[in-house]
Amino acid sequence: MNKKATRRQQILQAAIEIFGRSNFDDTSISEIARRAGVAEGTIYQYFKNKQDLFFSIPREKTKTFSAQLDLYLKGVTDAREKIRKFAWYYLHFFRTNPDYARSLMLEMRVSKAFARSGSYKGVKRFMSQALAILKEGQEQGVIRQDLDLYLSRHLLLGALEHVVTRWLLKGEKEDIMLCHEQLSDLILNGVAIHSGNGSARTTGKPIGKNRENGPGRS
Amino acid sequence: MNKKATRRQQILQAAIEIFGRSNFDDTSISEIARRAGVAEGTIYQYFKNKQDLFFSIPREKTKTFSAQLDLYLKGVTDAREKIRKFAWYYLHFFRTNPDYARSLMLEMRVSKAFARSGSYKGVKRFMSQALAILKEGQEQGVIRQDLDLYLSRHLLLGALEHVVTRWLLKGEKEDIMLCHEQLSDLILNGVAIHSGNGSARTTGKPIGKNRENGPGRS
Amino acid sequence: MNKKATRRQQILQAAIEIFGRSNFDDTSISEIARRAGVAEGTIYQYFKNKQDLFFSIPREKTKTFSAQLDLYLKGVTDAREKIRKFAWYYLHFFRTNPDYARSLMLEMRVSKAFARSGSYKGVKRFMSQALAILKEGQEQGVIRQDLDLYLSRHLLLGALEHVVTRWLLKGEKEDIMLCHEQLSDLILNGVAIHSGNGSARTTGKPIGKNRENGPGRS
Amino acid sequence: MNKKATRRQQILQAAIEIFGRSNFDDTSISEIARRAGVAEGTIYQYFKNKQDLFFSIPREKTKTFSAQLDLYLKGVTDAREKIRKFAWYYLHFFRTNPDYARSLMLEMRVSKAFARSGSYKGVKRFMSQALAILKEGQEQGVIRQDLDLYLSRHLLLGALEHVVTRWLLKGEKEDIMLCHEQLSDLILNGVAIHSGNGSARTTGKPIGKNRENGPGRS
DNA sequence: CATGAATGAGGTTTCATTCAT
DNA sequence: AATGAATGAAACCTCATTCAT
Repeated sequence: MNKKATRRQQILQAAIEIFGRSNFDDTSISEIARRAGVAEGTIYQYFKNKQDLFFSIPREKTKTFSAQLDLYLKGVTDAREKIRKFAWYYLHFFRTNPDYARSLMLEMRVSKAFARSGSYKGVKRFMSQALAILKEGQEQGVIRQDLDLYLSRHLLLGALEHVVTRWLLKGEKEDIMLCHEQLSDLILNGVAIHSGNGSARTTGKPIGKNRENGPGRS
Repeated sequence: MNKKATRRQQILQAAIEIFGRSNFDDTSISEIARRAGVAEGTIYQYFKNKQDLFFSIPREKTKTFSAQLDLYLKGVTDAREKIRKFAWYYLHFFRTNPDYARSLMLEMRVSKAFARSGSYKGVKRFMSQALAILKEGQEQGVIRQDLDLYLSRHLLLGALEHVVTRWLLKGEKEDIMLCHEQLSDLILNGVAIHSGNGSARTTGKPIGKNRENGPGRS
Repeated sequence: MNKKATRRQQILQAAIEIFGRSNFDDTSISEIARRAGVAEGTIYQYFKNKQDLFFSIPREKTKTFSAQLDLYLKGVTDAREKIRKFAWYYLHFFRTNPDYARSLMLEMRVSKAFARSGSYKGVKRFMSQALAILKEGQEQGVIRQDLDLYLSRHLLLGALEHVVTRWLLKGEKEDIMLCHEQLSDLILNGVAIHSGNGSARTTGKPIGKNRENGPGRS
Repeated sequence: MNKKATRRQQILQAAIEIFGRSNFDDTSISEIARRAGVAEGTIYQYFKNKQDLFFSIPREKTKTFSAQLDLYLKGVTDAREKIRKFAWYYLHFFRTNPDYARSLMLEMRVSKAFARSGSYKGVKRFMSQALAILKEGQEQGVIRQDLDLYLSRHLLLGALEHVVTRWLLKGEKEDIMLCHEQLSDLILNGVAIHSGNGSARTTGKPIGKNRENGPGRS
């Protein structure tokens, strides 16, 4: 009944921690069982096999992620602001869940098996959310309409993934949140200088002399 | 002596192909030996162990990559053009080397062991090249100086990696080169609309009517 | 009380079906429990363990078999006719109980553990019946007295077992009853040609006259 | 080269002994390896898996069996004598190879998997030999022509298998060869008394005269 | 240099059985 | 009586690596 769900969570939590310490192949079921405080066999009453256990992690986590993301975006109207919030929450989430981050970013995200598995559904859900924001921005007229939405999403997610991935590979030493504003800025405005705009910045601080030229934006 | 180099290449080439078909753990030395037409033991006369063989792949490949990249950039002066060329060559290279691409993008790029290994040197070399271009752009005044160079590089490489990774995961069906121009454009100009700029586009075609409207768009 | 017997039968019936589908080791208690519509633990309230359950099958079945056999033999006087009836019923029984037949003929019959178990009692009972018929035949003077009774039984049972075993191994496709008359004939008269008898009987023609001809056998 | 064949035999011999002590499932590879004096992994260089090793046993043994059988039958002309020799050799062979006998008679002979495997070929070869003898007997006019050859073979093999099987199940205590003559006799002449023949031969007395007495049987 | 036979550690998974509810 | 969650032992098989030839 309720106990069963609890036991499942107990195993899943152990799996997140242990899988997060090394990779799928180097992680043993016995280690996870020990961590969860159950017998090895017990794991197989809740999960079909090792891979099922592994892929069950994002099944749970992406649900939480997407739900929280929706909450954070609620009330924000300007799509550019939504993108900033999106980026912020993305970084924040992985900083808060480093074990999960390692599994997701360094293994599942690049796994064909994962992409083909049912657990990928949650990731697709999240990717739709990203796309929706960009689309909304186009409708609002604040996001470029001359470019493919999917490509724009590549930029957004690619930049975020890259930042998180490098952070993980380097041992999670720095505070990844520090780059949040500049990164949002970059995504929104690109790397090149363009005359006369202040793009979608919201912090109010001048980005540079360029903006002084420009007319002032909302 | 020359024969030795040949034999080594023979094994390396087999390794690229076999490692490229599945991942490190699911690839066996015997398979590679069979492919290379040598005995298993022979591999251990040219490479310390399986991981050494695996990591030796980028050691060779990144050298070629960087050298070629230099050639392609030679003669181009505008840093924005260099970035376009960089993006073009990046996509072009991985399309031309799909076996290697799979190993590099889906495994090594996210491997701590690789990041700590000596073979990572080649990747660093390449990353310096990216940074150098951005720096040059700043000096030329065509790349934003208000933002961290490293962060800009995250944007550039993240977008490219993301595109290539998705392409690989989806089975390399589409022609990845098609997105080259729009992607460069996005990297240079971001996703948001900004008034009155001439950005870094070089194709001459208008990106969209938005720009024609001029400044006042909110 | 009556319910208890019912529940037991319910499990036993499930066991016959499931054990009959594959062998002892490849059959799981959970499968049987599922088939019987009870929990796994329930099985252990009616049977000591898996082997006890398995061996309980012949305990029930041989009882029925022997009782039915007695009925079929009742009224038949000529031992040779009894042997024919015996063969007929033997084949008939296994054709009617293929699940049980597979377990008994392909597993229990060749199992030392079964031979040592208490459940073997039923089989012995049946073997006595076979011996009794042969003995009766000797007393009647219709069965050879120069040969060991046990060896004669080997011939009788061996031929029958062999026919049934081959039939089971080949997927129970043919109608095993078709060979009944010829097989009885063979058992009674052997494979070699011998002068002046009516060995090749196939129907209800009297067999008695042969004996009248020549009692004098070595 | 030759060493490889030797090593294979070494493992096979150990397998015969260990498999012969208990059944397939209760026998472990490690036990066989220990007995053979090799590492567990070595076994898998010569045999695909446990079942392959198991089924390889009859692959070798049936070859020897059939070859030897041919030798023993050479020179014997009367088909009935051949049957006697067949029975004698059958019993002799299994008495000489009790370990193998246990595996073959108590496991493989009743295994569907074995019947479907390639190793069954040897058994079929042997069964053809039996059939050939019976056919030859029919052509000689010494074996009944009114009955199905295959059924006659059932009688022959069934009786022999049954004798051997019971002997194995009872611990191989008696001398199985003792029953050889009577058994052959039974197979040739059946259990029933028939007039005017000398069915119950037990020694070297000519069997030919019987036929003289009564020529044509149906 | 090349070979490939031999090694043996190590992990996933199954499943009969128990026992608290 | 009935349940079914929990157990944990046990074994097959793979494969990187070595080393004698």
